[in-house]
Amino acid sequence: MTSTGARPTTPTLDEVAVLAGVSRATVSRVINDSPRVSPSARDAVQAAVAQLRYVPNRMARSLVTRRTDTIALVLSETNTQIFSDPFFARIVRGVTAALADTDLTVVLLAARDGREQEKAGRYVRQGHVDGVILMSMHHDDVLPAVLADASVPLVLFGRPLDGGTFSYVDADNTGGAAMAARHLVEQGRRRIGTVTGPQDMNAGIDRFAGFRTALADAGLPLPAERCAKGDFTEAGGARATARLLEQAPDLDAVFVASDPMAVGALRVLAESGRRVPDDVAVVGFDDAPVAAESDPPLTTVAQPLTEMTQELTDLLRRQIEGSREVETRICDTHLVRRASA
Amino acid sequence: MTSTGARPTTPTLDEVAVLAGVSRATVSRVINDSPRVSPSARDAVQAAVAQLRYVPNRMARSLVTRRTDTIALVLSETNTQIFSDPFFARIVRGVTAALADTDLTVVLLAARDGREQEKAGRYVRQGHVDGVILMSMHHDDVLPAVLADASVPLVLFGRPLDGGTFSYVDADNTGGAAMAARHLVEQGRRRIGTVTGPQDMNAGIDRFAGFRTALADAGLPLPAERCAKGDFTEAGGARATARLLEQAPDLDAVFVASDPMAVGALRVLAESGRRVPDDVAVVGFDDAPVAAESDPPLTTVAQPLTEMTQELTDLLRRQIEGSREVETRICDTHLVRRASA
DNA sequence: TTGAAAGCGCTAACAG
DNA sequence: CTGTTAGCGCTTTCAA
Repeated sequence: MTSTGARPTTPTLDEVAVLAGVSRATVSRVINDSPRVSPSARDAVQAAVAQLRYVPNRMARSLVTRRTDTIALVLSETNTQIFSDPFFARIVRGVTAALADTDLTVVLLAARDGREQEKAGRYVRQGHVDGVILMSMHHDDVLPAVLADASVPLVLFGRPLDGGTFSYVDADNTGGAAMAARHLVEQGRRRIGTVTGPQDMNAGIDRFAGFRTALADAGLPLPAERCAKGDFTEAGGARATARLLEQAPDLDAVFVASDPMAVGALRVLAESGRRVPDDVAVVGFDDAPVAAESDPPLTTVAQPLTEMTQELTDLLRRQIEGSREVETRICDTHLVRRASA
Repeated sequence: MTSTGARPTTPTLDEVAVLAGVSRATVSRVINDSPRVSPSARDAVQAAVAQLRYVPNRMARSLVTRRTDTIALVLSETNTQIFSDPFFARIVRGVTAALADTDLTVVLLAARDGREQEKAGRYVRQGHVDGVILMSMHHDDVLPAVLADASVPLVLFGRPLDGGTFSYVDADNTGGAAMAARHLVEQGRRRIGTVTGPQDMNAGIDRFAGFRTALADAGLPLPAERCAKGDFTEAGGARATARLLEQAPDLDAVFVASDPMAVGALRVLAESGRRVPDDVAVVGFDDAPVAAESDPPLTTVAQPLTEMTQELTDLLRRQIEGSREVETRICDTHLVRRASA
């Protein structure tokens, strides 16, 4: 029991090889599940691995394979609020789930200001990851260009404002919003208003555009007082909704451009002593229980989270495999009618 | 302009050396800011680096230095809700901020179920990071043991239930809660209730214990109907508060054991037609604007976020430097009285 | 101050 | 099926 403070040196491939009585190459083959290994050799190696509690050194492996089996999910968002947004949490969950039974690991990189973005960019360019999924809603983000320039496989979540040069996955925001508008019209609503998202993000722009166009197609007016600008946050949604009720008390339906905003909107509507809209439509992921029961009744333009994150990882993996093509995926949304209270 | 599709091979140290007319060793010295380099050599190297847009290969470097200059912040939490909790977002921000002007990069690892925890553990043990900060509120988490066993430098955020074996940083939950209770007593409150945190987490246990003890010391009773158990979430806080008002309508003050719960609690209190407590105290980080203005007035047991995350990273770095000691830090809290409406 | 040389631990031809 | 042989790109003595 000579317990010197000697740091237990990590076992290497060679030590395993010696213990198993084979060559390093054979050990390597076993580690990498090569079929070209005899059962006996495999057993011997596995026993040695277990006994030594051997763990391969990824740095050494990556140095030669040029792969890290890791991808980065970069959250490039200045607004701290948004970082704790359930929206981001869902993407993270979707992506990790999509990669659950692969040998790829996802690491999250928070890049909230210029310095952090630079750090993240450096991290990626130094070869720590095989590819990047970037969530950035702002057009002035330099990360896409930097990464593309370093020829790091890259896929964006959400169509960039200056689309065309990057691969991305997005939901059909325009179509979904139009669908919601048509739904409200079909319910007999005529004085429909909206809580929009920020108009400097595609998600906000497209949802407003689809909504507006559908109303116009239905021959319904959309005066300015029936529009209130939100910022995709719950608090912003609440504020915008309050403003909306103030400006246009006669609304008979409202389209809320995002899920977190809807939480705030529903609260304000519920609290409101004033006459409230009979119908509300919301954009959100299909797994988001925006409101299990709500009054007024709620309809969701459901974005397929699983499908989107699956496409995201598929695209990225294809880029990693060597594809140089810019690919884009617009995922369909569908309407979900929630139970009315 | 012979633009073959040939992948632009990343420049290596040698190429820089050749272009600069020096040896690889000299380039390495320049890269690593060694003082033992002549100005002329340094200039030549830097020029070559710039021209080639050379970026060191971290795998190669790590293979020899045994360091990655990366630490992992592991979010080991089963509950998805909690992942988008502002609480976690704050820690992430604090830790990245504490490391902002270091050359350490933080990667986040989401470990929400057994499989992901295993993946995270593997990632860490394979040598991708120099150390780990673990946020895990559950005692059945195996990650601490696994990582410690692999002798990976590790610091926990929050005292573990089975404390003693791991280094950790925590706020003075007991003292803070007692302080809050005394404050309420000093304000003349006599029928004080509480919305507690979960009683299977130290944060919940300690806050309740500190509160209860302080009331007892003041000779005030704490009947069961003045206690409602929350789960640290906003929704849970709202539910617990509603229950509390039901059970003990005569409360004249309430102690809410966490910041997110307080948001829900305040909402319920505001909406409540019933008589509501005159005074509310809450536990939260000192940067959290729980409620800028509120009625009833609000007092916060402020936990020093910056100090805590700084201690966290300091401790971890010391572990990385080779310290084998288990160190713990309990950070003091202070009362912040918010403006009353 | 600089360069030559020896690896870090692993994978990947290439023989056998 | 298995072993031998080269490196991957970088840091780091050790001499010069």
